[in-house]
Amino acid sequence: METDEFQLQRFLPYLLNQAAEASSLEFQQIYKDRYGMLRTEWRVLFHLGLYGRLTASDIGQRARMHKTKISRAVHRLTERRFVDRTRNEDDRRVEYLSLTRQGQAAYDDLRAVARRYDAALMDTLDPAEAEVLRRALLKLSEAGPGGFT
Amino acid sequence: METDEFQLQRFLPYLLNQAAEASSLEFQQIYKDRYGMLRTEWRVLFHLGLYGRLTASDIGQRARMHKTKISRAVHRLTERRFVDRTRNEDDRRVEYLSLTRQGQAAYDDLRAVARRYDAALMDTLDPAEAEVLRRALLKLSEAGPGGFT
DNA sequence: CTGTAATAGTTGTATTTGTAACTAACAAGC
DNA sequence: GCTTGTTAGTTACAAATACAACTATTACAG
Repeated sequence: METDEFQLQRFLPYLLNQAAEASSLEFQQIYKDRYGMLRTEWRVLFHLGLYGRLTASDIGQRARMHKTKISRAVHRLTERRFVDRTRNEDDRRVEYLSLTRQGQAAYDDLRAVARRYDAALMDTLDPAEAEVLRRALLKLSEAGPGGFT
Repeated sequence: METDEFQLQRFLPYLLNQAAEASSLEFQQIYKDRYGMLRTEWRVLFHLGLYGRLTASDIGQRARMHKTKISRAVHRLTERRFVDRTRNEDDRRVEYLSLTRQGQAAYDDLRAVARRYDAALMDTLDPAEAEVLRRALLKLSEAGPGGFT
């Protein structure tokens, strides 16, 4: 009788992936249906909505997203007139990104949905549990396991 | 001064995705480097290792994975002689999957890594926090937000 | 039986993503 | 000035994924 048997449903990376997937599904459906956005695009939109004018690499750092993902997301968001790009004339390598009026409207709408969505998710947990959860997730996001490998 | 401002780093689906991604990265590297496996393949391997002989749709239900993902994962695992398929002669639609000796060895190895990896992750949290985290993640995995949309 | 529906699993095709290589602009040493 | 290196962002091509359509087999109604 092995007592310390491995359990998949206690393995944190697995659990996190399952929970992330399950809890993203319906929200994903909303930004996809309403604005034809992908996850990367939704993230870029939210970063611009929250922090205002940013460069692509600013977003990359904040969202821990690879620059090619951002490049493509920005490309599509620009095509659809959610985002404006303006080159910095002091350093012509960098481009400032910001929301157009339409992008701002989409952001406002989706932010409201996100608030309600988050509240609904939190309702499945009790409040103390929810706060602990958020703190733990923040810690885990910062880094992988300390000095593994 | 808006006090209930939306915060991305408090939005659960976002937090969960960030934490899941960060905490999967190093482990992913290991099964990829050692056995050339993808995430889907690792999952199938673990399900077979844990529960013994299963059909593809058993795995689909347990892991909440689409059948095409499983089909392809099984195909690759079979090619590389990690998994054996045997047709059920009573119902020739279904095929039983099980680990080969080699598959079992890989599973044993990776399970040991997973245990250590999980322990290292847990070390970044305090024990009470860790238990609450797991319970909360389990709840969130079961369903999305209650009756949203 | 026979036709219709259901189930297990596979394959085709269009999207999406990852990785590396690339262009363009600036910086710094000499 | 010129090389060499660095940074911002894009593009090309190979993998991986999603979704729908498919084959094969069983179930079941009449």
